[in-house]
Amino acid sequence: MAVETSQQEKILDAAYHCIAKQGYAHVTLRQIAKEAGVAVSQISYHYQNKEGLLLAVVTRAANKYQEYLQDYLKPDMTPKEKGDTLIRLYQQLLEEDVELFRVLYDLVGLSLWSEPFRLEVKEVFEGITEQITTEVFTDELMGELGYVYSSKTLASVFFGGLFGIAIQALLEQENEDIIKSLSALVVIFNK
Amino acid sequence: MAVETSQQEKILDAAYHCIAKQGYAHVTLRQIAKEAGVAVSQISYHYQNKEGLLLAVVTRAANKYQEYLQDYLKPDMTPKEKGDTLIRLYQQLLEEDVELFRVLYDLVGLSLWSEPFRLEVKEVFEGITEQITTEVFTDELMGELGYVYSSKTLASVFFGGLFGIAIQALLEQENEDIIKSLSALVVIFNK
DNA sequence: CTTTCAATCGGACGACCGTTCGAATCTGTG
DNA sequence: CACAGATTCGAACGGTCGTCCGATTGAAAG
Repeated sequence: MAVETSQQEKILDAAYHCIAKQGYAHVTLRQIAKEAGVAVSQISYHYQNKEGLLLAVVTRAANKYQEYLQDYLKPDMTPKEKGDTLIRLYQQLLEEDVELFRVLYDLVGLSLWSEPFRLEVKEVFEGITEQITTEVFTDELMGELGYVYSSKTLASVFFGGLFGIAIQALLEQENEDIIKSLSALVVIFNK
Repeated sequence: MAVETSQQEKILDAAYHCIAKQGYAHVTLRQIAKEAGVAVSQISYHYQNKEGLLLAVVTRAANKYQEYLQDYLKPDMTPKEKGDTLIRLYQQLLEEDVELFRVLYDLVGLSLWSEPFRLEVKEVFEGITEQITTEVFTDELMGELGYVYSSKTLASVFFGGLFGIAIQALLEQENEDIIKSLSALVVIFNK
């Protein structure tokens, strides 16, 4: 009982997985079309051109990230619990869905050289830090910790730590130690 | 009084700057050759092929990074001073030599898809965290802080924070706030 | 001066890229 | 059924890529 999936969706799926396998730089439209089981010209038809398709992949990756967040972060959690949960989410993703990280890193890299992508990715990142700012580093927690830094600053540091450590994990074959070291990020809200 | 520069060196310089401008994915050997003022075939002659040239660029970027470290980190500094200095170094690089960051990020991205590059970049990263481990999170400082985490773990977190925040700064046009937020990383060794 | 070998060059080759286009097919409406 | 518009396809196009090769130059050794 195959779910009816539009050809447009199949192409997007295929593009996502091809990028996860080879990176945007080495992916060709022919590979994507082959993986999706459609003609190459269908990509142009549905997404204008290669850039249009890749931009759609950015949105898809961002959505997937958001879905994970909604699954993990529950409204009734305390700020510290949310911080802990974010750390655990990254640890789990690094073990079970490393594809997502590779795609994210790759698309951030693409955004360094292409303005349309930069704007899109920048917005995604700002959304993430915004969420961390308001949900983790709340006024209440900030008062408790007594930092001289703003909640926005701490959110950037926290997210930067998550991302930076994740990159180190991506580079290692045996990355269990590095994945565990993500836990040490709690030092930020356990002053 | 032009310094005598070998053609091999000129090619490497050109490759570095071309990557800083466009990323490895969009750089062609013809552009590099033109920028270096040599024939395209010279690249194959001196570096076998494109991969060989890019691997040499990795080494070059790593060396440049090491030079910065040697300029900034003095042996008579205390561990905390070295940590502070690292933060200041990153802040200064983000303002004055953003090229280096772009090249580093790009080559790390390349290493996600190519095993030879992964091994090379992995070694560079391990060297960095190793240095932070032994020079910043010394036994003395670790005793003073009383963390439950190992010095290696804290070094990974610290470096991850530096790198992750730097990436956020790369994505922003107006990145002064994010560059400043690097300073907040001192919370790790100001328990 | 001749020989030798490394360095350098320009051109050419085959492969592959993203895109385009006309024809064929499907789908739903009158 | 007939027709129109949206989909889908395969083939082809122009362009660019990395690589390779023969010829030329330069410098050092005999």
